[in-house]
Amino acid sequence: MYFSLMPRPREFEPDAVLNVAMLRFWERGYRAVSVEDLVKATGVKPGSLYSAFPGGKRALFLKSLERYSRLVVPEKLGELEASDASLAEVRGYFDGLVRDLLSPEGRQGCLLVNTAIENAAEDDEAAAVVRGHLARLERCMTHALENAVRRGQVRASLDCAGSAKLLVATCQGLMVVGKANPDGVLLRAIVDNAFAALA
Amino acid sequence: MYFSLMPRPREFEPDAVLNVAMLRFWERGYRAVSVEDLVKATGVKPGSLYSAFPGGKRALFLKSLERYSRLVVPEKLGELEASDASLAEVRGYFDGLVRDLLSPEGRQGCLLVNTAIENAAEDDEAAAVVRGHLARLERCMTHALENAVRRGQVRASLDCAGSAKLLVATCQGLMVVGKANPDGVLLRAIVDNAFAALA
DNA sequence: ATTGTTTTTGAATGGTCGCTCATGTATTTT
DNA sequence: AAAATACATGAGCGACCATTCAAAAACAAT
Repeated sequence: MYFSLMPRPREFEPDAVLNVAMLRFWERGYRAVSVEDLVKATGVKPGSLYSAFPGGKRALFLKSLERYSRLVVPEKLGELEASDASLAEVRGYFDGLVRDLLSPEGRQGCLLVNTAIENAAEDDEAAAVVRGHLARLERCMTHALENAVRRGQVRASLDCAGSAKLLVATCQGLMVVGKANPDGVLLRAIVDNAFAALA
Repeated sequence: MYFSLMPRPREFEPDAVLNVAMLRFWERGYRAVSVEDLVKATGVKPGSLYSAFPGGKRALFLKSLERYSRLVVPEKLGELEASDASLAEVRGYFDGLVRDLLSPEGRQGCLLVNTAIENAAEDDEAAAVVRGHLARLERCMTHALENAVRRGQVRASLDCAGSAKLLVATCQGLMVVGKANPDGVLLRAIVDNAFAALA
């Protein structure tokens, strides 16, 4: 009996290519990034790209969204996803957001927010990833607020679930404002006022 | 002496063309709209389009932003820009926003929010229009909140300027959330919680 | 009717888009 | 060495992009 023969091995790392794609989509948006851009940025020729990522540009985009959710988002959330997170972690998340929006590298905002605006209306799969992200944010913020109530960090009468929904919307809004007007005084005022309502 | 001779008159209304362009950019975004789309939608041939709007597609886009600010925004703001506006008008604006996001025609969100995300980073002129819009929103919300304090509709200790900044961010966030997840229960919960903080 | 001026027309421009495919190459088995 | 397999290469596909332009047409004054 014959065993399958070993083919020529890949000369590039698909994950590295996907990472480049993610970064490009993140900073320029889906439509603004061409496959040729990716070919130039990775050195991987079109044929190899398409055989490594069946479905072409859009598949690469959807995989970029997933990669972003899996690698970038947890880093931004930090300890906010820990089961003992409370008010400090929520505040830390917002402060990190503001810091990012004011730094030269962070002005691209959030890939998932950008996707909500650019693609959600015309791409259900992309919209679903965004919805998943929003639900995840809401979930861990609700949990953190519940801990905060328990520890007396916020008023006991706080509607944790509702406040979490508002905080999620607030951080999306923060990113829209920050993208058009990266003004630290303004952004910090927004965050301060959002948290003043919780105490 | 000779007077200038009369040329052939225009057969289309530039404002009507601009209106079509605005609507397209609004619902699909700048990159997603091609000049050919506009030619088909208006019946105005490329040559005429380019001679009526020097600067081509981008000029048409910038003029669309201005038209949106001048015609659509005041309609959405309604009485919020009146000098005697107070809490009810702020609430009315948010309720209108939610109503729009839930209606089939309003799912496109706000052209200026979409522009903040899609174009602000790479187009300073577009970003400036967006910043102007945000400042306008903040100004009339601050004014309305001051009236609300005077009338005892909100607590006297309210930081009107700060709360207005937060409300502006909140309505941007509302549009991001609504675009990915047009869920009336969720959107209304966000608005309710935003206003609970003012009382 | 002729002339001067501006508009309309739509074919054509050169470029870029996402994507495919024939050909050559590297690797491991027989 | 030869065969089998998957990969790398990059020229090339048709479609579409924003934009231009030469020619024809419409108007008012002469």
